[in-house]
Amino acid sequence: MKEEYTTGEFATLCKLSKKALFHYDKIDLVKPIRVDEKGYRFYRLYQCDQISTIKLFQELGLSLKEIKEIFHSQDFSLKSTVLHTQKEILAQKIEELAAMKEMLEFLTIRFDHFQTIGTEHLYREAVSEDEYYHVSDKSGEPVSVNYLNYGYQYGVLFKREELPDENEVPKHSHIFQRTTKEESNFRKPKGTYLSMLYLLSNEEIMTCIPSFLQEIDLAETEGPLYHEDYCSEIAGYPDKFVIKLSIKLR
Amino acid sequence: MKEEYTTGEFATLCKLSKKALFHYDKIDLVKPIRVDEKGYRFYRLYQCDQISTIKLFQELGLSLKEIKEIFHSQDFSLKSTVLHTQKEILAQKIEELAAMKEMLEFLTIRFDHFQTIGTEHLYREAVSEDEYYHVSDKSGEPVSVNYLNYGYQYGVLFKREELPDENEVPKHSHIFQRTTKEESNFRKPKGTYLSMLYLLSNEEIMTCIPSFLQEIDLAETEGPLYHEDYCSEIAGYPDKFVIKLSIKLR
DNA sequence: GGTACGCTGACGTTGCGTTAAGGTGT
DNA sequence: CACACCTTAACGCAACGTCAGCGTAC
Repeated sequence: MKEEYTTGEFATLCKLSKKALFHYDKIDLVKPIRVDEKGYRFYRLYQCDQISTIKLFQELGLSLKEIKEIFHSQDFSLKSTVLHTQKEILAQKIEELAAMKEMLEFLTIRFDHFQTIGTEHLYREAVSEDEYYHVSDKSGEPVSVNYLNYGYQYGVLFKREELPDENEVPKHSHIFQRTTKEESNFRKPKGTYLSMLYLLSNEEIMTCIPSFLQEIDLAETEGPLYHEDYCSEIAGYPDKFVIKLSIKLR
Repeated sequence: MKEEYTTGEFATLCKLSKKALFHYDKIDLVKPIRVDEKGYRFYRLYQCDQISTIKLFQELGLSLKEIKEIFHSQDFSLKSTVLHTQKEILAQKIEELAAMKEMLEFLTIRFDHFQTIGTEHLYREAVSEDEYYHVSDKSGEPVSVNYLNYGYQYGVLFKREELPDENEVPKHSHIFQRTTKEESNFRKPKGTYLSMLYLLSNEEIMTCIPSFLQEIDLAETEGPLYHEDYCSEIAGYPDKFVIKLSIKLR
C-alpha cells in the first residue's frame, strides 16, 4: 500500500482535476498531508473520503465555503442538523426530479403531436379525465402561474357567454391555470374537443379566433374557448408562437 | 387579461430575477416581444413557458448556450433526440440521488456512532451480512476507489499470516474496497467484530495497531485486521483522522 | 415631488478550465 | 536529453448578483 500520492495520482484516484485540488488547497478546504521543500504536494488515500463528501454536498447545492464551515466546525449538533436537513432536501429533490420527468414527457408528447398534426388542421382530441383549473376574473391577475415548478398547463379562455356572435376577437378573456381539485374554481370536463394549432406572431396571436369560429359550428359545441401556447419554445420558430385553440363538442 | 408585462412584472411572474431576464435578452435566448422607444421591455404571458423550459433544461445540466441552440435549431429530429436523451439522463440522476441518500445515511450512522462510542474504547459490533471486497495485492494499486460515486467503504487490511507476533506495525498491507459479489475477490464474513476508534494525526496513523494488538487476545480472533477511515471529514478535527480498527471474533 | 419603477454599465462571485512558463525525476 | 511529471501565476468563463448613476411613470 502506498503511503502517499502525488497531486496527479490523487486526482485520478478521486476522479477530480488537479486544478480542483489546487483550488481546495488554496481555500483551505482540503490540504495535502505533507508538502516537501520543493513545493510538491502529497495526499493520503483516506483523504478520498473528504473529496467524495465534498462532491456529495456540492451536488446537494452547498458552496465550498459552506462545506468548509461544516467540516471545520466543532459544533457536533450543528453537523447533525446539517446532515438531517440535507436528507430532507434530498427527498424534495427526488420529488422535483419526478416533476421534471413529467414535464419532459409532457413536452415530448406535445412536440410529437405538433409534428404529426401540424398547424391549420382541425382535429378532434379525447380528454379522458376532468381537469381542474383556477380561472381569474377579468381584472384579476394570476397569483402564481406555475403550480408545477416546471411550468405549463395554463393559457387564456373565453367564456361562452362572452363569445361574440360575429366572428371577431372576444373582448374579455380570463387566465386559466391548471391546479389541484381543491384549489380550483373551474372544471374542464372530459370529453371530445375540437382543436386546431396555429403558428402566429405576437401581433397575430388573437387573430386565429375569428377564423377558428368560422371553421366550426358553434352550436355543436359547449363551454369556453381555450387558447394556449403549445410548446412554442421547442418548435423554435423565430418570433412565432404555436397556439392551440380548442372547444368541447357537445 | 394583460397583454404585456414589464420586466419586473414578468420576473415575479416567472419567479426569476430581472437581471436574469436582461441576461437572456443580451444573449438572445429570450427576447421581449416589444421594446419601446425608451428602451422599456415588454413580455407576454406565454413566454413563461420558455422560462420554465429553460429552468428545466438548466436543472438537467445544459448551459444557456446549449439551450439556445436547441431552441433556435430547425432540426426537429435533433430536438426529439435531445428530449429522449434528457429523459435517460434524468433516470440516471434519480439513481444518483438514491445513491446520495444512501451515502448520507451511511455518514449519519457513522457520525452518530462516533459520537456515542468515542475513541479509545474497545467495543463489539455485529455485522449481520457478508460483505464483498476487492483486495489488491501488495504491489497492486486500486483500479478505482469508489464503486459508489459518493465514496466510502474502503481501507487497508493486514492479512492474518502477515500480522507479526510482536506488537509492531505489520510490514504488508492491502487496499480493500467494497464492491459487488461478482467483482469481489474477498468476502468479509458476517459475525461479531472487535473494534476501536482512534483519533490520529497523519504520522501516527498506523501506530494504533500495536496498541490494539496488545489490547486484544489475538487467539480469540480470526481473519485479517481492518484499518479504515471513519468519517474524519465530518468529525472535522484539524489534521486528525478518525480511524477504526476491527477484527473478527471466532 | 417623492418614490417606485425602468435602463445601462461596470465590477464581483464561484469553481474551476486553460494556457504559459518554468522546475524536477527517471 | 527527452519527457512526463510537478509548481505558480494569470487570465477566461458562465450565469448571474450587486452596486452606481440616471431617466421615467404615477
